[in-house]
Amino acid sequence: MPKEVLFNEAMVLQKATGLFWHKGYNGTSMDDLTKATGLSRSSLYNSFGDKHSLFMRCLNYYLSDQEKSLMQAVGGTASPLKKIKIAFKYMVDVILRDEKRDGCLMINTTTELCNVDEEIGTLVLKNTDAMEHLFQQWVKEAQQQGEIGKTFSAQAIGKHLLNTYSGLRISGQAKPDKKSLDDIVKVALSVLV
Amino acid sequence: MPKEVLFNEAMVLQKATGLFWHKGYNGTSMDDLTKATGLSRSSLYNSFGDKHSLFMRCLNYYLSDQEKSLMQAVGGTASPLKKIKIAFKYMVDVILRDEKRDGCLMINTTTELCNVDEEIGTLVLKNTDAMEHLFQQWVKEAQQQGEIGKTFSAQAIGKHLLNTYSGLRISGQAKPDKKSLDDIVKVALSVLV
DNA sequence: GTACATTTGGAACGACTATTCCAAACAAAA
DNA sequence: TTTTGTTTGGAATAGTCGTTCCAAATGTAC
Repeated sequence: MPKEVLFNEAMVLQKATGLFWHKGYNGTSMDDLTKATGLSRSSLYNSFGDKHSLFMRCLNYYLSDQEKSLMQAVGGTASPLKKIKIAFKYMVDVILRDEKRDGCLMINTTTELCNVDEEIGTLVLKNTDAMEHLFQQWVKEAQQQGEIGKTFSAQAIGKHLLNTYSGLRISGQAKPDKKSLDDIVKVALSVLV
Repeated sequence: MPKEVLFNEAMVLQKATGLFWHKGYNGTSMDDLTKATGLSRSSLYNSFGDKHSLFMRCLNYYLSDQEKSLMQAVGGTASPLKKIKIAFKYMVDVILRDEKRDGCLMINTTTELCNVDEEIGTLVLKNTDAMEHLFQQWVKEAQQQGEIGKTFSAQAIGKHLLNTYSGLRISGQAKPDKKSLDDIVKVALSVLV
């Protein structure tokens, strides 16, 4: 029987993700990754393939982690409108807690690699659609329950909400100021009437 | 007297900017830059300093160019509200014309370097403030002329508009779809009543 | 304890990185 | 035409890049 793997895979992914998040894909070297994870080159290659494969694993790790957190944040309420409001409050909180100003790994990856890496491009698209769908679902339910009007379609409002979220990550990275972000959310969500 | 410089500086900056724009700062090598500009290593270093200095020059070149284009787009009207609407129509056009999906160099730079490069960080902040101020000025004038209401402050609406623009660049990079972008603009600008 | 299958550390690889250096090319002034 | 000061191309530098390789270490089954 083979020797067992000594490291905790989730731990390694967490460390690697943190590094890619902070320095970007091109800004992170395999040497950085060995130092951060504590694994040797061979272990890293043996367990996760090359740099690109490891990065893909990290992206998926990040996404499932983010989704889990968001769902937990909005889990307390049944009202779809409240879910939306809580989600944005939560996002602003997350942004303001991001002291290193690393932003959102998904958005960072979009701007860095979307146009030069097809595999990344499709992952980005898939995630965008998923996020859009999530918002649209909430809006649809809120409209059905009469919490918000039907002046605009759930599709359009959902896209606007995702767009506002993406904007918040950029705005927060450029200038992490609570009042600014709160203002943005206040105005952007004022369409939900 | 010295030998004269043979190349056109603006042309070199344009080529270099295009490369940084497409591949990012860390993704672009000095070798790439010599090939794209046609200059030799020594000429590049002699005329623009090191890679970082050249990049800063490119960023400023890009910004002044973008500002010029935007101002030209909105130059046709005197109404501040129309200026805002035209600006967003123009932005959507620009995004849809961006076939390579390179996005906005300023936003790409924000996500790539803002958190690891102080000099970039201050430039990003400066530009953010300038853009914010531009939108706020238009909103303020529109409010004074009664084109839009005073439910929200010009500051808040201006921030929201800039945030929407940043979001559009991300949304457009992830999924460059005219209907989606139009929907976003329609909903986001519906707060201007 | 021995055989086996896998992981591990570390050396080694060639390619590429940003940058420097120098001699040759060159245009204008003397 | 000679001098002068700068630009130019290309070689050279030292370092880092992602990746591969191999011998040693190690845990399990017999």
